[in-house]
Amino acid sequence: MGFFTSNSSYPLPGLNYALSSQPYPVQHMQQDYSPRDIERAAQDFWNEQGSFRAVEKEGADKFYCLSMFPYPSGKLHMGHVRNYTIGDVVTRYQRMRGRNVLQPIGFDAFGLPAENAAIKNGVPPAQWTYSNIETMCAQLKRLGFAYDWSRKLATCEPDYYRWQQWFFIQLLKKGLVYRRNSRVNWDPVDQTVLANEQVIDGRGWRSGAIVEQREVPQWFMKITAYADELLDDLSGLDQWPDAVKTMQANWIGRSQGLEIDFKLADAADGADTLTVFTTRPDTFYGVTYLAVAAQHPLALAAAERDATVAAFVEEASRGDVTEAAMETMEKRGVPLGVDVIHPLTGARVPVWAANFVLMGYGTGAVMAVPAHDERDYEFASKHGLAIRKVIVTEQEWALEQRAATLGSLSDEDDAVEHPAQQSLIGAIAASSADGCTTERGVCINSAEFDGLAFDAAFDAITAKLEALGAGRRRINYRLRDWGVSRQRYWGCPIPIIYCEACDAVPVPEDQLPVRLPEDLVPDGRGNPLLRTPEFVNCVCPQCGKPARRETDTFDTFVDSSWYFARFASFGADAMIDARAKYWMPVDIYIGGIEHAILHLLYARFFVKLMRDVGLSDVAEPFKRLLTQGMVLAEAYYRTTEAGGREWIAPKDVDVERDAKGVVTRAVHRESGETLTAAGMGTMSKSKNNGIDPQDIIDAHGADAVRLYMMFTAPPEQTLEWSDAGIEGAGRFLRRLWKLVADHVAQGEPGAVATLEVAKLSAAQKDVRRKLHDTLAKVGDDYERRFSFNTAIAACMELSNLLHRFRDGGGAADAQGRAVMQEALDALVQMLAPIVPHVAHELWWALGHNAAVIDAPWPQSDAAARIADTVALVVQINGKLRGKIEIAADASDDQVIAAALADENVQKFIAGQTIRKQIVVKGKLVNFVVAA
RNA sequence: GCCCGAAUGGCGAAAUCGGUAGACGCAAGGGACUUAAAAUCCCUCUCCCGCGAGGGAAUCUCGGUUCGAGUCCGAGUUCGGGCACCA
Repeated sequence: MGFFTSNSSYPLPGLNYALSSQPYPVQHMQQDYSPRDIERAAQDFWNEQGSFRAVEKEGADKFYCLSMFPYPSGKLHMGHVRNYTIGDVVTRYQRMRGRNVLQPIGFDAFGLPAENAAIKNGVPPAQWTYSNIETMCAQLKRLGFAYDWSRKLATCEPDYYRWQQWFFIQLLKKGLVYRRNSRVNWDPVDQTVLANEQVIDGRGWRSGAIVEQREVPQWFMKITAYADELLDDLSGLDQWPDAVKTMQANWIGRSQGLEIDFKLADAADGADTLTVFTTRPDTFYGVTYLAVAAQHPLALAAAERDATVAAFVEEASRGDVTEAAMETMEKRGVPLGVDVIHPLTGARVPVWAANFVLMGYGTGAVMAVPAHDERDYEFASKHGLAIRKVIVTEQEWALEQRAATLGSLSDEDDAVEHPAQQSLIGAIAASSADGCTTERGVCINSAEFDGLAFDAAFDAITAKLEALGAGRRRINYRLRDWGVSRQRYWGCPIPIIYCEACDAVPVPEDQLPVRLPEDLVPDGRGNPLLRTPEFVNCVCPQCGKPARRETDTFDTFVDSSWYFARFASFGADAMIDARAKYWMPVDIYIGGIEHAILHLLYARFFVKLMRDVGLSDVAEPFKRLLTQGMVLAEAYYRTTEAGGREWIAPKDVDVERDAKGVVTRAVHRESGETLTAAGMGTMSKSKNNGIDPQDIIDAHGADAVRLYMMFTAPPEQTLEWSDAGIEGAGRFLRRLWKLVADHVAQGEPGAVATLEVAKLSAAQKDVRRKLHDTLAKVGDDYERRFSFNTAIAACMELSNLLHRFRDGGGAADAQGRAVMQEALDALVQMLAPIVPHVAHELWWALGHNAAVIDAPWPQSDAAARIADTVALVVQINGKLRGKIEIAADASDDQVIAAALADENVQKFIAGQTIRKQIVVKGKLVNFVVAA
């Protein structure tokens, strides 16, 4: 089995090795493809050679390829396999192109699932996590990924998180972190803080109790101080998908607006003004009420004396806190019994508390203009509040002006209505019927501002309010500061000590890391650190008196915001060292689109913080971003007698088809029962439709899995798992193996005649043209397009051609054999990044004496690609009517003449006049004809 | 609700800058080989009309721009991702 080799560093178990002076000579090529043996052998080879150990080499063209590191949830899932295969293909391609590559791997090891597992099984999160990491590493190795394993890290290791603690203290010193109260989901039964994910329909996931909101002191990072830079620098990320940049820009949500002070009509409750933020000062005369968040001080004050308000505030403190829940919730509110004075009209305007106003955005208060805001309109209609129209379209304005003029003219003129005018009247009627228009337009009913368009009205009204001291321009962001405190055990301890005398004191740097005890077992009732006096009790570093240690830990997004820099400086006795300067920024970062906003924004923020703390001069972490799609699988269920659904794993389901191949029935293999197909969905426990990568690797080999993953869909799209598809991948690899084996069997591998282009037959030239076309295409697909599925398809086309070439006898003579050798060499190299094990083995078989990963990437030969003739399409009025074959260097006139000579073309031109002829070089000719 | 995507044969997809729609693969049907099966190899394979040559229709829906639209523009439908404590 496999190849007999002389080198003891390349052992195959249970074999006798033939001795030879060649490093890895091929004595004999196995006729059949046997993935298990060759994959193991190739992996051993890379290991022994240290092929993927990254070493900083000044002057070398570096390439840092990174996939988002996994959460160690237990075993690898298909999403991981896909993500890491993409990264590995890019890495291996770049390595073959001669770049000095770094591809590290690690684990995002802190987080909630470890605590959930602990609650369920009573195992400490640390033990569970480390054991999962071990399992997953073995699986990653089995897939043959070209990682520098010497840089493996896990964020739960003190050597990692101590620098995170150190960094937090630097930020504290620079005033970039602060502490304030903020709301959390509180489960009153379990006496614990819940993650949003653990709140289901407003109730705790385990207790079922209605969730309350509590204010607790938490640490925040001032990401808003970097809002402008985070927004502006997006434009420099020219190798990021536009969708991600747009999402981040919208998330930051920079808006120019006006802060306006409304004086309370009856100064009470201490405060005498209410400040709102608006981006639409042009609608200022349309304000008919003000709305504040339920937690706004004015609402809380009103609640003191008004039971209805108190009930509303109380009710708003229950249930979900997510923005999605707030926005979809029924719009409700209560009047506060407080009026304010409109600064320009002097009118009294009522103030309401409303559940759709967010305390965290702007000032927690808004001016409502129901005629020009959907939400305000809905709320006003429901509560009988006034609606005042102050904006019209430019056409409406023009028409009203005209009507005003017409009023002074004679009746005769009035009667002659222009059709365009009538349509405008119709448009006005339509827009008035709506009752709410949010588009910008021209002011009406706005005193001296009537007739001003948006920009002019914005400036004029702003100027007037500024002059009155009742308003000021302000830039507002949707982005909020980043709350990093989590009331959880399994995370990086926040390095703070609370002292009664000195308040919050950072842990001195020489006492870092603050180690997290690894033997605690959470039980779902709060953070076990709170019940661990050895952890909590300490002395104040400032005054030496007894003090309490912070028991909150960091949001795990903090852990993942700088790991890429640590990989580059692995083991440094500092957060990062000079090696980070060599490797950073990451040249390509690959991961799920679900991280488009949060993780990627936080990582960008952290890199800017690290720069400003003086650690580096890199401003952006990821030069290029590839967002991969998810892996889906069909889910099947049977309906139980009780009417519930029992989900059946896809591997236990047989599919029946009709003569056309259309699926007619899904059958449970065990019981023969007909199942319901629930369609494609993400692989999940609840639908029992997960496919275990391990089973597939065991059955088909790592190369087949890798090939299938890369071939089935382009990286950004979702990938639908198919058992038949993986078999097709295996089939291609066996065909490829056989093609090389047949060639090798024809004679001494590698010993072929020198190619003499002038002596080649037409068929041999065709093979070379196809080969060099393929090389050009595949190179572009790997390098620029990341279009691996089409690169593979091109390799398959070439392989199919080589089969026909062989079967047609084209490879029989000495030159044919040389052409075949050239083509097979290149084909194996082109496929090597995707199916590295089989390529490794075939490369030796083809007679080479260095590993394929160390061979220079094959270049496309432009001369071989030149064709004598080209096929053109002839269209008449854009419809395909004929095809012609013509000399590649034919002139436009010659092309037209040849096209007109076509019989079918003649038929369609007969009796018509040619109005226009369009010739597209190398593509088509189009005649525009008419009778 | 808001923000961002996606939609092409029975299925996964391709068409890279507006120029032959369906490359490549899967499934299916027919055939070869075989005692048989598996494996392998060959042929067919968007739909409709036609013996054929060929013609018509077709890229989620409706409309527009263009000699020419899967690709650009407008309106809509459905599905997916995110919405700040899942990672």
